[in-house]
Order: sequence, then structure tokens, then C-alpha cells
Amino acid sequence: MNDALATLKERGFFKQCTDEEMLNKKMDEGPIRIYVGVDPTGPSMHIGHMVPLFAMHHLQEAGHLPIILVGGGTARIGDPSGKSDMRKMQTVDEIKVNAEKLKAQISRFISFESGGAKLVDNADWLAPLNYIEFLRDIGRHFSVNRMLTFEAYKMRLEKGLSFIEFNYQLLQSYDFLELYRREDCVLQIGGDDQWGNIVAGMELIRRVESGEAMGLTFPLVTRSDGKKMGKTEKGAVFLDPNMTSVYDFFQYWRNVADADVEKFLLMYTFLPVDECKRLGALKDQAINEAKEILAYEQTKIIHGKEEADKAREAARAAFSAGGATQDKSGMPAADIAASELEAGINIMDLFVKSGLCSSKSEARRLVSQNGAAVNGDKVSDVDAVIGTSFVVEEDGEKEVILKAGKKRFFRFVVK
RNA sequence: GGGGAGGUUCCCGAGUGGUCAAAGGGGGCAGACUGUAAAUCUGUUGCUUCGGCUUCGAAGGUUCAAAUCCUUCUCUCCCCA
Repeated sequence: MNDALATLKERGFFKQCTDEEMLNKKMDEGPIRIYVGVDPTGPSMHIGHMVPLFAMHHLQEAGHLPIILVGGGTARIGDPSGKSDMRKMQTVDEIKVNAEKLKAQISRFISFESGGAKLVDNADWLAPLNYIEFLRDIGRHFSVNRMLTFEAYKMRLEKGLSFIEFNYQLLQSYDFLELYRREDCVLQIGGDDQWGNIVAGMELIRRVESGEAMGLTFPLVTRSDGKKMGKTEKGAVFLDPNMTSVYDFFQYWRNVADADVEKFLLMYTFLPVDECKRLGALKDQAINEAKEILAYEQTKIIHGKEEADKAREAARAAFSAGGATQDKSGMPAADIAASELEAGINIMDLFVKSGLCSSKSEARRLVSQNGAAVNGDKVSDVDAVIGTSFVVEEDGEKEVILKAGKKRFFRFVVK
């Protein structure tokens, strides 16, 4: 089997392929152009978006040429696949800004240097489309009867499906056709929910250009607890550190379920397969080691080694016994004026100020339920006043460490 | 265009004049147990200067009193055309 394909399979990036034999052969013959679509639907990707891109990373490693397609055109429509509601449409400007940020994030693990990956925007060819011509040249190749049999549309038929969404498949197929024509792209990869769209594109290429194109999908990543990948109660885990702090990002991975460790190591880190398997097989308390490695490696890929080191140290410091003796520079922090502490500040106000609690009522609950701690000591009196006596000095820095529950920390640096 | 059914707190979903900050479930948060896991159990879950204040699609109105009644608007779904 072709090495690149073998890697994908080993690491869990393989669900189905339109023609595995041919793909094998083509990849053996030399580098091929591969495309994956990403919709710039927000200012930052979240980790649920990452799977196809990590798969692409491995393909690029094997010498193939990635094309990352940002759906500048299609983002204005919304893909019905796997969605129960119509997606919010976006303005042209929003999409443009998002696409730029996207590229910066992706370039951490996919090289856009000369001869490497390409970033293309389908608005380039979708925007100038002429409706009549499109219907005549492309639309005629699609059978409504057939489209209606697709699970994605069936589902939506019960809830309601707008005409533009129904057209999504045509546009995505057209993307594939354009990339086949322009870039000689012969493979599209994507999540398994994209299977129908990918196959449709492949068939379009065959009909219009008599070309041979292929598709490959990965399993949709699910967590063993059934929650959506990358979603937390507070929202998605974003790659942008301004939206999800590096510390929180690290913690998300540190806290995955035991059953998910091996799968995530394989898919979300670049560690050798054997190592992933060894770590994933660890039992009981020992598996915490694997979780830390998973969190560290993933953070390193997305935020860089320096940030990953900081986050790991911060986590170790926060959770180890005693907890107040090591480096805490990765912990979320903010400055606080010395004068404020001299005057004394109510415990609830301090938690709200830190952002650990979003309202005073929440802070009150936290404190009265015995979930609040200052410098490691529980505080259960809602009327407690935090003054200068709570300031600890460490390495020349004066600070106050707040803790909410077992896992959330915040550090105030006294200025 | 005609007819019908609906929009309730993070989500689902009860609630048809005061006893409603609003049942129940889910989710979340906290506590116990643990391994920063899972499961389980317990508490909690609008805001607050703790006097109150603001919520039930939007705006008006009736009433001592409205999520509940009336009017208009708006959005969603279904049937017919």
C-alpha cells in the first residue's frame, strides 16, 4: 500500500474512499494535488475543524500538494450536511477577514512556502457565475431525484430546506471541477458527512471533463461521552488564544476521557503511531501521563513550544500538592492595583473581576458552596474581605491566586 | 394568496388571570468519591446595593393584578393554491 495512505489508515483518518486502488496507484506515481474545503464561518477555527487539516498535514509530509479551499463563496450559503438548522450567512467582508486569520492558523502545521500548499477562495469562480450558464452547463448533470435520496437532504426535508441550501451540493461539486481544471486536483478529502458532496463532484468531473477524480473521507470524530468534539459548555475550543486561552486549550486536552486518548493522540498529534498506541494503552492513573502528552503536543502544534511549556508548567503547578511553588506564568492572569487591596475587596467582587465568575450571584454560589479558594485556602464566607494580608510574594512578584472549583485558576499580580 | 398550529428562562418542555423567577428533564456549576477520568450521590442553576429589580417573540391595551385576556406587528412550522 502507498505510504501516505497507510499513514492515514493507521492514524484513523480513513473512513471510505471512492477508488482505493486507483488512489494507491496515483499516489505511488508521484505527488498529487489534494483539496480540502474549510468554511471561514467564524473569526477562528475550533478544534472540531482540525481533523481534515491534520490529515492534510500527513499527506503533505508524504510529498503531496495540498489545496486549502476557503469557502468564500459557499460560506454565503451554508451547507445543510449534518446541520439541523440553516447556517447564518455572512457578509463578504467578514469572510475575507476570517480567511486571513484562518491561513495564519493553518500555516502552523501546513507549509505554504514556495511549492507547498495553496490557499484558494471559491468566490473567485463562484461569484462571477452566470445563472443561466451554470444551469445549462452544470445543473443539467444533477438529478433531483437522486439528491433527495441523500441522508443530509432527507433529514432537512422534514424540517424545511431552502432552495439555496439545496444548491450547495452543486456548488461544491463545481469547486471540485474548477480545481480539477485549474490545478489538476484529483482528490478531495473531507469528513464523512461530505461523502455525498464529494462523490457528486467526482461524477461531475467525469461527465464534463471525462476526468478521473477521487474522494476520501475520515470518520467524524466523536467523543466517548457523546459530546461534540471541541465543544465545551462555554462554547467551542478555539485556536485563537484571544478566544480560548492557551491554558484553557491545554486543559481541554488534558481532560479528555480515557477512552479517547489513543484516538486523539493519533489524530491530533504527530507522534509516531507506536508511541500513540503505547500511551493510549496505559491504565488507571498512569493514563494521566498520556493525557498530559496529548495536551502538550497539541498545544505545541497550535501555539508553539514556548506557550505549550508555559501551559504545562502552569497546570502542573496548579494541580500538584501545595501548588504555589512553581512557575505559574501560563495561568490566566491580570494586574490589580495595590491600592485596591489596601482598601480591601470583597471576595465575590474579586472573583467577578477575575472573570472566573460572570456575576456576583454566581460568585456567591461558588463561595457558599465551598468552591472558592484564595492561595489554596478555602474561603466560604461571602463577606470575606481580601486585603494586603493575602498577598504572597514570589520571585519578586506579589500575587494573589484565586481558584474556582477544582480546575479553574486565576492569578492577580499586584502592581 | 387562503386556512391552521405555534414562539416560555442555556436547551427540550409544562404552565391559560393572582399561590410564577415560572413544574419536569437535559445541560452547567459546586460538594462527596476519584486519577485534573468515567459512573454515582447531594446541593445549586435570572440579576441584585438583599430593599428590590428585570424576564415568558415585539409593541400597545384591559385589570387592583397578565407568561396567561384583547389589538397590531413579527418570526417559525403544517395543509391548500
